[in-house]
Amino acid sequence: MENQRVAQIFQEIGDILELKGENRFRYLSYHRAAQTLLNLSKDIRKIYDNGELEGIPGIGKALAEKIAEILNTGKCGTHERLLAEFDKGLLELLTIRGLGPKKIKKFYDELGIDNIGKLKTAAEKGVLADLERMGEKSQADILKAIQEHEKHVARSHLITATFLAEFLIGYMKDCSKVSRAEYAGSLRRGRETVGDIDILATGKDHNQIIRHFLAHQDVSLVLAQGETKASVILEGGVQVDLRVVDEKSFGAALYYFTGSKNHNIATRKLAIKKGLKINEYGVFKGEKSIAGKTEKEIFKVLGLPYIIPELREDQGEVQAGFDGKLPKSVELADIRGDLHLHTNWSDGRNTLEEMVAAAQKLGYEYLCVSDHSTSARIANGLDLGRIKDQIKQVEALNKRLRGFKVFKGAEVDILTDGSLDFPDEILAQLDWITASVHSKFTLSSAEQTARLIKAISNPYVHVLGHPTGQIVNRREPYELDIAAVARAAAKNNVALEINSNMRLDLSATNIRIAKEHGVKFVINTDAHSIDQLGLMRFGVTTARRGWLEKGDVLNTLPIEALD
DNA sequence: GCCGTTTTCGGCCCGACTGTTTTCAGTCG
Repeated sequence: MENQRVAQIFQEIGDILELKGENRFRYLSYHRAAQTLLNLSKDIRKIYDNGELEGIPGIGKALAEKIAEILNTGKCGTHERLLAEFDKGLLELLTIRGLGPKKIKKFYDELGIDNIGKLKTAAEKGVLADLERMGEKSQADILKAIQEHEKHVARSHLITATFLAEFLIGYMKDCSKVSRAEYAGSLRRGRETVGDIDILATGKDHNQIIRHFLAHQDVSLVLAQGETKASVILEGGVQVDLRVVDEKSFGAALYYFTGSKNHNIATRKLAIKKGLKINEYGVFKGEKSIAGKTEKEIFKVLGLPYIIPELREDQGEVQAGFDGKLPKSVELADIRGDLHLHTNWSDGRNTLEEMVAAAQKLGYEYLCVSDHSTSARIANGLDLGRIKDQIKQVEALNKRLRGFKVFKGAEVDILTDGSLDFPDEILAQLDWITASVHSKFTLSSAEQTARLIKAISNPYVHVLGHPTGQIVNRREPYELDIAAVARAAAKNNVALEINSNMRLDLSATNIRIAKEHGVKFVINTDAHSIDQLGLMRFGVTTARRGWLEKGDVLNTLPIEALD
């Protein structure tokens, strides 16, 4: 997909226009278009080939022409001209916290500063403080922000950020003045990585609540503190923003700070049309607040059904709400079993019996034991003798279990040529086969796609495990044609996995692409211990972000339907 | 640069905090 490349060019054009001090709405339209392209679930080239570029919200005649130019020539004249005028180092300066276009332009015009290195030298020499509307404090802050930037704190993984946020919410509730606290932002929307954690609190004494927050032992730097908000950086580098509001505004603030920004803009525009105004304190008709205590109230006065946070990405959810076409999103409670997990037969930490007991505790009706096949030597993959032994153990166990079933399965490696790592004789004895790639990540897109399609067309395969190989924040997906893989999966009745573990693979975007091709899904944890069975919620969140309903997900079905 | 259930022109989401000022510009979310 070339969406990313076009998005990057638009982002840079917008950045430079902003530096040049161009009309705000002009550069915002480039930024907005870049964001839209990144979230788009369709290949931009296909949309172009169908002549439908201007059907994308935020893309008009001028941007459509530029997209066509980029797709045809690989370049964009406007972009090239702007880059000749403004060095790329200036764009890098925009990534420094506290620096925006105005200050960067000032430093450039008056001191010739066009990259981070020169800025650092200037700050150390003390020449920044002499500029108009600058001072010692501003200069010191810039130096601090550059040092932070040098440490380069990566975005946090959804799973680790969620656990941290839940810990912080617990801490906030320890304060007797706090009556309610929740996290908002991209974390609440379930994005696979988040840049910071937004926390919202309400209670009697706002000052006391903010003091309690700032007193947390992990706070390493206070970025801002005021009457209603505070921002800190924790040991480890994660930024946390707290906002304190009145009880009567809690829903409005939760809605506002959950975003996404573009979703909020969409509903605000809607409000204006209805003669209303939305801000973080409520929905207002003139001076009068007509909603704000809960999110549900806000949607109601806008004439919309409740839209879950996972869908608030300005991806057509507002229109779908109007048209009554929002998905009935799959929920954690719909999940009846986990079909991909490991035991100590291969690289899991717990015994099969312990995994079964833990699954029963979660209220599941079944699980599938899916240890690694022979080729996964590093993961202690089972050879033919051991898989036969395991099959016998599962059969014996099933005789003892009441109201619960263990499916005999395996996570079988897809070999380089697309064949499977177990012979048909073994595959025929198993109930449920997950086929996965664990090697040769660097094949060309054509080779990888052909490899996966060959595996999918094997009649014994039920699911393609973690289809793109991505591990969020650790490994990029391998090259492949996801649409072609999805078509093959739909044709062969093979489901695609949504892996709830650190991989989060498929991604929400790929889920939407695959669903359009008629694919079914399974949401699995790939658990290697009993604790990890609890990661299911993150796969469900990802599925919800991919607009999936219960009916799209096979492990919402009862045992009989899978048997 | 985009867009239209008041508009093909004239709007475009809204408020908090900081540092430098003495009323506000810049940045952030």
